[in-house]
Amino acid sequence: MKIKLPDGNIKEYDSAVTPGQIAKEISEGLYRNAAGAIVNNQLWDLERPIDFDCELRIIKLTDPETVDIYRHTMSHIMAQAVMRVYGADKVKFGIGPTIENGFYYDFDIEGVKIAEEDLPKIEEEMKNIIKEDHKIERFEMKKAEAIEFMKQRGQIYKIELIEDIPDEKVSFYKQGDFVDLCRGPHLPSTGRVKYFKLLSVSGAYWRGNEKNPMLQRIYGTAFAKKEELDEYLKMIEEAKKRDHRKLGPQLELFFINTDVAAGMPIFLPYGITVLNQLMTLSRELHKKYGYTEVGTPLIMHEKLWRQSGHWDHYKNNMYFTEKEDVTYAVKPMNCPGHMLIYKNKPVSYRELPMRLFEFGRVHRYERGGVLHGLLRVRTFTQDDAHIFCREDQMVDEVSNIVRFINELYGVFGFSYRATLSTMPEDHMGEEVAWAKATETLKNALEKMNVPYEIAEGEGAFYGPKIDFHVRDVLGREWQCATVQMDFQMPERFELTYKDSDGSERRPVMIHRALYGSIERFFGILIEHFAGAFPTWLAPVQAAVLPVSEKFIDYARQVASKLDAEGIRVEVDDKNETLGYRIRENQMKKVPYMIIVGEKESEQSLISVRTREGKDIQGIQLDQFTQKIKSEISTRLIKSSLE
RNA sequence: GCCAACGUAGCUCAGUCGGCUAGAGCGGCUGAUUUGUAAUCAGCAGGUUGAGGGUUCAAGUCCCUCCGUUGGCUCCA
Repeated sequence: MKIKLPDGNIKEYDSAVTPGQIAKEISEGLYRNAAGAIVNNQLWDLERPIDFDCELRIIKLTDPETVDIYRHTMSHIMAQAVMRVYGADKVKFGIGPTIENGFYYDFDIEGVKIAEEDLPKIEEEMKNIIKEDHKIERFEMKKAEAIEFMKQRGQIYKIELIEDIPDEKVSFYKQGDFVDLCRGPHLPSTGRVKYFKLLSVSGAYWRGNEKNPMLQRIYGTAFAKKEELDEYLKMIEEAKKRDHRKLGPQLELFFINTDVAAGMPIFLPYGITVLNQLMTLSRELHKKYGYTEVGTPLIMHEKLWRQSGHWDHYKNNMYFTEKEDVTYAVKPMNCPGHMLIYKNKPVSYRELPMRLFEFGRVHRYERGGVLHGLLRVRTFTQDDAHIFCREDQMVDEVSNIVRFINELYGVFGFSYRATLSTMPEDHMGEEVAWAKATETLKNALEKMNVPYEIAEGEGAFYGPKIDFHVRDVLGREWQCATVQMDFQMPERFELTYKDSDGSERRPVMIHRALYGSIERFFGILIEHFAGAFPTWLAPVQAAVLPVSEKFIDYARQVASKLDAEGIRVEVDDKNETLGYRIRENQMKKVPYMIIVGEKESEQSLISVRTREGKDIQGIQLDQFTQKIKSEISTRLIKSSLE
């Protein structure tokens, strides 16, 4: 058989050969560093024989492709350690896959509850296993044998997994006293990767189903290099420091009274200032992209929600209120309200596309355990719009939305990743219509040169959708914008328009939100900027600090001039030293501090200290005003005085 | 909702084996100081130890129930 190497060389063999042997033939050095191979685009064990023609590439521990291999091996090492610590007869193993940034393993341990304090001793045992450097060997078994094998060991979850595998044979990996059902591949031995850390413990249902028993999950991470691990741990620390739940109350943006309004943030003056800026930007752009703003009631008669289908499909997440024997629903979505607006008068094809936009405050009941600061709440404001159009306008409409998103996210310096979700098993409407709508979304994405991934079967029950995930400064992703085709609403509400030939036709409806939830987007921004908002968003844009009491009058004059120019300014004339007040405003992350004392007041000048610590002495107030005004109106992210 | 950990002053935290009147720093208030680029000094106030129940001569500490928070599971903006 022939094996083609990346440099184009072809090696011929009479009998099965392992990537390890091939590596050795090329050079000892390569063999020493080899961690696995890629065989016909598939990850492969270093010591697993190949007996077919293929293309082969040896990969080293530090190659990006190897990440999943060594993390997976690390999850086995952890499982082995847990087995040793708690006893082989007590531990039943669930699954132990790699995930983004790490791995986990689920265990069912008889009579033991693992706490975070137990992690160090598991880590110790893992270090032992690494030091012992066990060879990791792959072997196969027929399914029936494998089930018997696991039965003897009392591994009930593994038996269930084996039963679900369609192949006749299943593969196992053995390292010392530990054997696990596993697809692999793995490193050649346990001593090959050293840099890891166990991060947290949590509960997780077997196979993610809450009817199944709950297993104990341990999360961990591993890297090929120490620096990479350190960097990742530092990133976690940094994320903790930026946590909007900490910064929000600290910067007086919002707080949550969990006693009377869990999941319903209360916004303070500074927080509302930021939200208003976000809404102003949104309104500007909605106007530019041809939307009309509307407003619909917070509570409406139950019959509207029966007609829309929410009663059947969404009732568990809705709040209700009652008066004089009539039940009203607090809106969880804005679509039914917009339906009423569309139906308010007959629509001509000339009026399409009709783009209705609303800052719609919605309430959705979420279970207590999922609430999380501003990111997961029970009430929020959507920048919601519904576009009604003819079928032939759909590609243009979706393209228009993509342009809108590019401009909106560009303001914050966010890049994004798009996913196209297709028809789920449980869906409404005909498959032909689904295929057509999905095709439309694809065309629009391709027309706009937006790369995307397909999420098979992840669409809403009423239509396919595109989700946009923004990537923040720490590389974390947040799902924000969503564009959904809806086949159900126009049917349920019998929407029509009069076409050019006089016939009544049904419009297509697109549902979309760009920030998603304004409050949630705010939360993301707090973490993205670590509370140091760009000047246009900052609650206080400039603080004027008189050097001493004598210069308070001059400070007030300066402030009132800035205020007259529309700049959000505060005078800090607190009876404290200048150093103290600088520190305080620095911690409030005010972009500019204006310091005025004897020099400045005598010559009608100001001195400016930027948030970045830059100090500019004795400049004209007008000069500063012009700079900051243009920085604000162009919504610059970086200070223009840097 | 489920699993685990946690809940002490506005914030961050201490409080030993159950044992005197629950402490500190920051913040707040009052006064002194009049300050030139990241914390001036002094004094004062501030607590139903998340709520309720139990064990005990005695509970912040031990037990039970509830509420909430955090990390996950499920769902999603």
